[in-house]
Amino acid sequence: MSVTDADTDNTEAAPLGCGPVFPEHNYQSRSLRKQVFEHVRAYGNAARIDTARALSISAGSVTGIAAELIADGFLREVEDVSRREMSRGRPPVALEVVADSFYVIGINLSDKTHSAVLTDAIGTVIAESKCAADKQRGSAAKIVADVAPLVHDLLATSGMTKDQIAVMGVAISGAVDHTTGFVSWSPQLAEINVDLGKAFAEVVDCPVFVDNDANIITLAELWFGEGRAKSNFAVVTVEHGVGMGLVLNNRLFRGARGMGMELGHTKVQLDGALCRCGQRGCLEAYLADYALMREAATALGLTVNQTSKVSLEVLFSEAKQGNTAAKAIFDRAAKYLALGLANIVQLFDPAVIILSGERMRYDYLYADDMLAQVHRLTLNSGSEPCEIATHAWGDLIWARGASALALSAATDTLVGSPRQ
Amino acid sequence: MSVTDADTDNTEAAPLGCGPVFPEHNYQSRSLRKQVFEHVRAYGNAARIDTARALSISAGSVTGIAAELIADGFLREVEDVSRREMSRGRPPVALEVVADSFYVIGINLSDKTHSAVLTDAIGTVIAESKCAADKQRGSAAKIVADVAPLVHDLLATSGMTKDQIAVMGVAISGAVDHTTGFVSWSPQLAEINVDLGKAFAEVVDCPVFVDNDANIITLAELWFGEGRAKSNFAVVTVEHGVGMGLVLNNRLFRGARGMGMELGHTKVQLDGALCRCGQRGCLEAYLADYALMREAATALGLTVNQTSKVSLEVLFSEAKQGNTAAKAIFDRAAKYLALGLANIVQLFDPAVIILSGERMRYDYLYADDMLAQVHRLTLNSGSEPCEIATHAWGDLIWARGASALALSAATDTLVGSPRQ
DNA sequence: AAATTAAATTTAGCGATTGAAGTAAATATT
DNA sequence: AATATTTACTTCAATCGCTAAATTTAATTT
Repeated sequence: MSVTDADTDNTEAAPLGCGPVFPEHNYQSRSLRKQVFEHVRAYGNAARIDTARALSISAGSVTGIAAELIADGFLREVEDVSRREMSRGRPPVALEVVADSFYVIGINLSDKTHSAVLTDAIGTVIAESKCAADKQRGSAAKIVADVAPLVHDLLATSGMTKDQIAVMGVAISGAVDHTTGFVSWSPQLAEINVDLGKAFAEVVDCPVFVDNDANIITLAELWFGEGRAKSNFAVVTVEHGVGMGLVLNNRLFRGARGMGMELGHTKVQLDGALCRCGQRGCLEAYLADYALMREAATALGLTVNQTSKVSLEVLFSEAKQGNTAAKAIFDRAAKYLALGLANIVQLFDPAVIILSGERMRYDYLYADDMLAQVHRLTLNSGSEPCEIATHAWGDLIWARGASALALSAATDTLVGSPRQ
Repeated sequence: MSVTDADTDNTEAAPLGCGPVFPEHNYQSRSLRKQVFEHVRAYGNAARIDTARALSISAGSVTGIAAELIADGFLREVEDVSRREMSRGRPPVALEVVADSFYVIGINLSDKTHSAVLTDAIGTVIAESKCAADKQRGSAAKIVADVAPLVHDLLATSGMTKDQIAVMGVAISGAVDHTTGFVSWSPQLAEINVDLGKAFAEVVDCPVFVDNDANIITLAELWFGEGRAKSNFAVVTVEHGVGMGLVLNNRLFRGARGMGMELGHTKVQLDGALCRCGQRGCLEAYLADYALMREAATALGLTVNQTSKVSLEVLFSEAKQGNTAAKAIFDRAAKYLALGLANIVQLFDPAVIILSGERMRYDYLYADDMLAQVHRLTLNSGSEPCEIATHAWGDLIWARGASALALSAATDTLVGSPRQ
């Protein structure tokens, strides 16, 4: 359940810093400038010579690029780096990212709470802010109006001005075209085909990027979490629905045609349980809140009118206290979750599947028994079995993921090319 | 069921020529030399200026690179190209790949027939040869000895010598490490952990590349088939097992850790039908030959001793003639195939799923009804539904796929760097 | 203090590519 | 028929990104 370092992926544990850790040879043609910056950021700090070796480029290149990045204010030399081991020769001088070289804002829109964070260039949260969200679908304009105070709050708390924000990232569930910021459909939005990026761009004076919640939480794992040192992994979230994100070759894979990764609507049973989507046998129909709730109502005589959260808590504690019916609900859910995870392993063979999100505390779903089921349902193809990790983040995880989206965009534009 | 041109992929129909068609901007850092060569190959022929525009490089670069490639004998100018439309100005001079600039051999190993093809640099089959295979698992040495005559046959028929063969590709089912040619396990091999590439390298005097059958048939579609003009697609084969190959961004995706893509052992039913792998509920256990056969034996009173092929034919014709029990077998198989395909759509959202292989003629499995089921089981997320194409190749498809593997390797080594 | 070691910097040069100017080969206009 | 126009191809100087090797700097060891 913890990170073992034995996979064919990057074998080392995640280094300090944040952002994806690339293996030495990355055939992507990121400019060296960006590669150097990202290497230093990923490792927290790194000497020029180490950077050169890691990226297989000449020391001279690193000197030049580092000088540029220092001149531009993105990197600086670290004074008191604890030397690896006192050896002879000129000691290496470590470089680090200048945390306040730029800032970004990450925003999460949900049906309960909108949250926002302001982070610096190395992903440290400087300020956070939340507000209650409308239960019903609202117009994009309404949501933007609701969220605007959060942004001002962030700026006020951190003592910053709009123009110090380089990029803003927004997370929303539904069908989002991350390249354009267009939301063709979302459970939060009353309209369809909304240019949400544009709508938010009027709150701040910077580029806005939008992506859906599954991708965002995967970015969060890639930038700040378990997945940082892995080249290939999957992230599965069980909340209102069942979401999945995939990282292939250190990059978020967004599906062949933008949509995709709809693990929740993967069929696990012919003519199975009825799903919100109107079909039968979706994984979601056995796992999601509403799936547990509708059985809870039957089993425990609760009304479905109580809010989802309260009832689920009741159901969970009942199960914990030995209520057979309640436990049976979680047991079946766990069985199908195991099946779904086994299918992911079978198809992608990721180094690790991360069960992430807020709701990782219903431990019946994530117990050792469930993990054992996954491995039982998986072909052991020689190599080590896929690791499964659970990650119970706080509710700020989505906003932080949105900030990661913003950080990578900011890195591209600001650091990507010299002299901006 | 046919190729519609309306997807977010490359919108044009597949151009002449062979090999993957890259969209204009391919951020991969293939050398320009290789890009130019591959563009000309993909389009059958292309003028310098068109190549320059397609690859977003300067005309001067193309002139220089083309001159090099012509000098090295890989390209030549085409005399009588039918001009697009008589316009003013100097007419473009098209380039084409010199078909006989190099040759490759592709070999398929199966449990019934080993087959081999010799193709030229543009994938045209020059010679083919087959032989019966051992029914039982044999040693690698035995298989190599069985196949060696095929190679000599190819050379004899085409009037060629060993040293004209640039690369050889080999397809075998099982767990193959395509980077090393190591087969850790295969249903055809008595041994485990065989260096099959090395074993075959002694038959020919050239590099040998090995990959598993699912990847090979996907390469065949990418190089010669339906998939050429698509950036993202999946290939599903139903034979002894259920295989899947995936092309993402014009490249074969081989799974995160080498293995993966095991669609056949994806679970479609908790505690379902027993699979060869010892588990229950695998897709394969409802679809593969043996799954149909074991029910056929029950339903039609046949013995399982008859060869798989004969019995399946019988079962199929019985179903065609209205035998309810026989039809029920195909119907259930089709239902689960639809479920499996719907899950692929849900996870990857490819532009097209190609049902490929030899056995695409059991049309109960691939009838419109099955396709309709796939779409019923899929969330219609705004965009056009995923197209599903069936492709009934001859039995040479695997060998041709192996030749595609060889062709891409040959392109890398021969064309990739100037002056070999 | 001298020798040794290792990191960082400087610099000459290479290779790939571009942009602009020039050449070639066709059609259109007079 | 001569000239203009258009388009494709070629040439070439300039440039950019990077490397390899020499040099400088800063530490430890003897």
